[in-house]
Amino acid sequence: MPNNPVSLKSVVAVAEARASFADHRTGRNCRPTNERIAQLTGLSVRTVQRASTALRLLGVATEVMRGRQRTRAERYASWRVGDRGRGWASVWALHDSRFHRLSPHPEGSLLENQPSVKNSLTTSTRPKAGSSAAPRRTAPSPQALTLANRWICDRHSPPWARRYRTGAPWARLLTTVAEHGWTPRDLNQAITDWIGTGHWIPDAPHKPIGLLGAILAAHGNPAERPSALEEAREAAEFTLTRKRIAAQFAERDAALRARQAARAALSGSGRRAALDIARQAAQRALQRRAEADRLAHEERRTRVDEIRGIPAN
DNA sequence: CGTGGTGGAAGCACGAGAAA
DNA sequence: TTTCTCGTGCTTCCACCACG
Repeated sequence: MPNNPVSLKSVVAVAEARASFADHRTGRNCRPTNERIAQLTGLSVRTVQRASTALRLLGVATEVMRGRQRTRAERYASWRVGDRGRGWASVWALHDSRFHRLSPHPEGSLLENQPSVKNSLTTSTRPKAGSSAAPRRTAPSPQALTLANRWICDRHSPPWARRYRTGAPWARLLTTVAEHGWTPRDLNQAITDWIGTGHWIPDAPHKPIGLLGAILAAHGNPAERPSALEEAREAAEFTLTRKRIAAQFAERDAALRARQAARAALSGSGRRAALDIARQAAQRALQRRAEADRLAHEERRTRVDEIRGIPAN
């Protein structure tokens, strides 16, 4: 800030004062007036303005909304809720310093992987074992490496899990939990539990591996996987669902078999015999009814002839 | 080098006084 | 009586200067 210097002490004082007004978890909704901050810090309003500018330029604070005079409608609305202020102070959001790394060029960088200008690419002498050379580190276990690589690729993992391009830096830390069969879900559940117990995790932790180590240490026994209960509940629910579906299939098969049996019975010998008997009975009933009708007709005719005096044949 | 003060500017609303 | 102009209040930012 040329021609507008401000001391680190003042910047820190203003940052602390602003932080006391912001939401602790998100850093948002920081809206004190410059005069209020000046009262808290004992600095002048002008110095508070300079320090706020420094915070903005450092990338740790963003002025979300400039302070301004309220419009008449806004003032009426404010009066209804008991706020008689005439203006609105600026709204700030406090956050971490973000380092935005550019994505690699799809064709590859021209500045990387340059051929060495040295004539000889290997050293002529090799330090003997036991000398002052650094000891060789043991390679991380394949389990831990697999867990680390899966974790940094998991879409539920926090952004800082992708701080490093591979999971190798994380592997040594995850050796113990990998031996106990932890999954990326377990790691993320441990992080969620950590936040849920009142801890705060910055967007870009200074030492993410150390932070994860602290989270794992706080979790305690690595044999107790954080998501084991949840997975057991899901497995039980899955089993119940499969049983229910199997019962539905069995019920459907039974209904199918019953329908096929009923259809088969329609063309059976018993049904044919019964139908023949019924048909013969119906014919006999028909013949009896026709005979009865004929007799009744004969009787009526005889009676009519008697009344008319016609002698019977 | 760091702090504090001064003056100017922007944008909006309100109130008082002058003008139509 | 209505409309217009001007000063004031309130918040912010910025440049410049004096002082320890």
